[in-house]
Amino acid sequence: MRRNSRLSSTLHILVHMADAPDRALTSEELAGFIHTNPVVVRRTIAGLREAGIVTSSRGHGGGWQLGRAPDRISLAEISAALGETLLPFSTEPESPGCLVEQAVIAVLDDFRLEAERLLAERLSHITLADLTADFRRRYDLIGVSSHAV
Amino acid sequence: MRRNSRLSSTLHILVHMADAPDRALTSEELAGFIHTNPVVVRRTIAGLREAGIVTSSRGHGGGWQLGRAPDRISLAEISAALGETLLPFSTEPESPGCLVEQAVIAVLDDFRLEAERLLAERLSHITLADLTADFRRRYDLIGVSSHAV
DNA sequence: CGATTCGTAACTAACTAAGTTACATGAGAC
DNA sequence: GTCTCATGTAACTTAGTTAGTTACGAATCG
Repeated sequence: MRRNSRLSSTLHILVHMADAPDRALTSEELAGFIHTNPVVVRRTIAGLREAGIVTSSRGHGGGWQLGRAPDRISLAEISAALGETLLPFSTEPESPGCLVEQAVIAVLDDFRLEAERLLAERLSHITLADLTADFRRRYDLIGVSSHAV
Repeated sequence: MRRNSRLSSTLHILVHMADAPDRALTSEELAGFIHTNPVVVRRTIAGLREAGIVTSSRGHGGGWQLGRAPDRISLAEISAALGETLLPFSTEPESPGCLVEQAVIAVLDDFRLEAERLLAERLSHITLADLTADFRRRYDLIGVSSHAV
């Protein structure tokens, strides 16, 4: 799994899970989809379990399944559950007491707050169901064109 | 200079430059403000020179100055000139041919495009002059409160 | 009980970005 | 003209982050 692709990789995994709602997928299988290691998968989506987006079970027939219907899982929730901000620029003070720095940080923090609100708003309108629908559309297109040829 | 603080550090530097419009500041001085190395400063703001945001001159009395008035320099330009995206999540394909991945990437790229447009729009309304005004307000406040005490 | 699968800690490897050194280039002081 | 100061830039080092890996305990089911 490439760096900075946790969101994209996680969505990939979740669409596969949405596409196989009747059975649990193992970390091993999920890892195969994104060409990585089962442990990396478990570590990456651990936060989604705590958020109720997915459930996991152990032992025979165990693995991962969606915690609720795909149309009730938004990208905003997924992104938040991954625990990484979309806007990773730092505004930590490095020169405590410097008024210039304080002014810069104040303005940037304001901007970040507003930006995160905006982004979350946009992401909350995209659901996992939208992604699976997009996938099925692509799948049908290929099928049709293959048939036509 | 801390990681991911290039935007904040650059703004810090630029406010100092705006505050001393009558002379050029050396990389050495600028580096002092953000506790780093002159070479790091030159490297970081090299892009700003190409964008006309700052000018640099060599030799005696040389150094860095703003390329135009602070109220005509927006944070959007600065951010763009730094050459780093505000939204660094990756959408590079890792499994070419996988339709699930293609659907995920398509949706994320759409989102990114819209998000970048929104963020740039917000940033284009904040100028370096706003930052220096904020700084001066803080400066005056300290002065007043010191006087009061 | 034995096979399977997750949970998690601990370690390794790869990658990124800041920091540093070194030196060439250009510009003004004298 | 040359001395000094300052940028421009390449090359290397160091530090920090994150993915990848190994190992093993815990839970579940046949």
